[in-house]
Amino acid sequence: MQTPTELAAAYRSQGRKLTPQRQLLFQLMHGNDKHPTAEALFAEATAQMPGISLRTVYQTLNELAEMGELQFIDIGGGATRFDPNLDDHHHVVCVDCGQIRDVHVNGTAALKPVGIEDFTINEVGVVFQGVCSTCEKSRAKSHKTAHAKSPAQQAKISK
Amino acid sequence: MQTPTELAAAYRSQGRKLTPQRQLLFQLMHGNDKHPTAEALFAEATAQMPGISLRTVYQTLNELAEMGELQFIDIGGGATRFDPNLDDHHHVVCVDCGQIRDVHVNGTAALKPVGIEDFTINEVGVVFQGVCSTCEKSRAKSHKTAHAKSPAQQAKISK
DNA sequence: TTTCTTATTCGCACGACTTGCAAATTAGGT
DNA sequence: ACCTAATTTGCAAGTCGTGCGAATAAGAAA
Repeated sequence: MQTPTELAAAYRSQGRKLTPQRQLLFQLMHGNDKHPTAEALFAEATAQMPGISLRTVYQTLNELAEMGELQFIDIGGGATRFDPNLDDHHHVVCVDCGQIRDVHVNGTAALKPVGIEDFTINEVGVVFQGVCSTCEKSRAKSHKTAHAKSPAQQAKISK
Repeated sequence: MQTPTELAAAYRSQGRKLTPQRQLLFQLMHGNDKHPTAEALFAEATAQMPGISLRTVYQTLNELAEMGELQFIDIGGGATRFDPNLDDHHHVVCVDCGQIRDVHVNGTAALKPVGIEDFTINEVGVVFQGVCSTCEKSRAKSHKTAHAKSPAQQAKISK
């Protein structure tokens, strides 16, 4: 995703208006590598701009996606997450706490799908599932005690 | 996923009961490579067993997933899809009609994520996005006319 | 076969997430 | 300062999936 300033220019050049709500969201998303859900972003936005609507957050996120400024990530489990990172990258998911990490992957060019000559492939996405070190430790300490997880980050993979 | 007969045995050995609803769903899912949604499966089931509940379909699908007999596929865009194929495989999605095809991929072992030493990776999933030959043709004929798409198969990727 | 216990089914209400809509508001050009 | 189209909002509504309780049926036991 471009910088808030660049986006401002892009918006105007497309006849879109530059509202304070949009500017705030540009700031919150720029360089954000947390892969937030719309609700999470709404919470952050509300802290700085009480009264902003969740509807507006969804709308702006959709606009940015249409403009190719960010991607939607759906790894199954509730809400869609948003990723402003436009570099060639993939994702690693902790099946325990649900966190998603951006990761560069070597070897993707060598992937060879077999038997789909009738498809014109445009993109390839790779998702690694595993357990992060923090959750690994929690597991070691107690195999029975549920460790704290924020609802928003709760893993819902393979329910 | 195992055969309906094998599943029957597995169910009994686990103290689960073998109901006609479950048996029907075993049949409908066995060898099914359509990656149906729960609703789609419910429709098929209803044709052969009027009165079967959507709730039961969801429940049975969840059971089978818990037993490791099938996987959930979430490629973003509405409903979760179910995959009884337990072989090592990945998926190809037509961004136009939404169909999902199973595909074997060579080279996955050589994938090297960089910078996630703090993760213990357990699984890798690869998703190719492209356009199938059928949709490619539709596009060639008319760039403006929307071609027919069943709601259930409608692509909802990157809304 | 009849009985009994417990798993299942079913339907409805509810929860999470997202979008449609219409009225009120505002950005940005004239 | 004015105008007009774009935006923001709040609420209703839609989709997908689950919790719950009552009614039902599977499978073991007698």
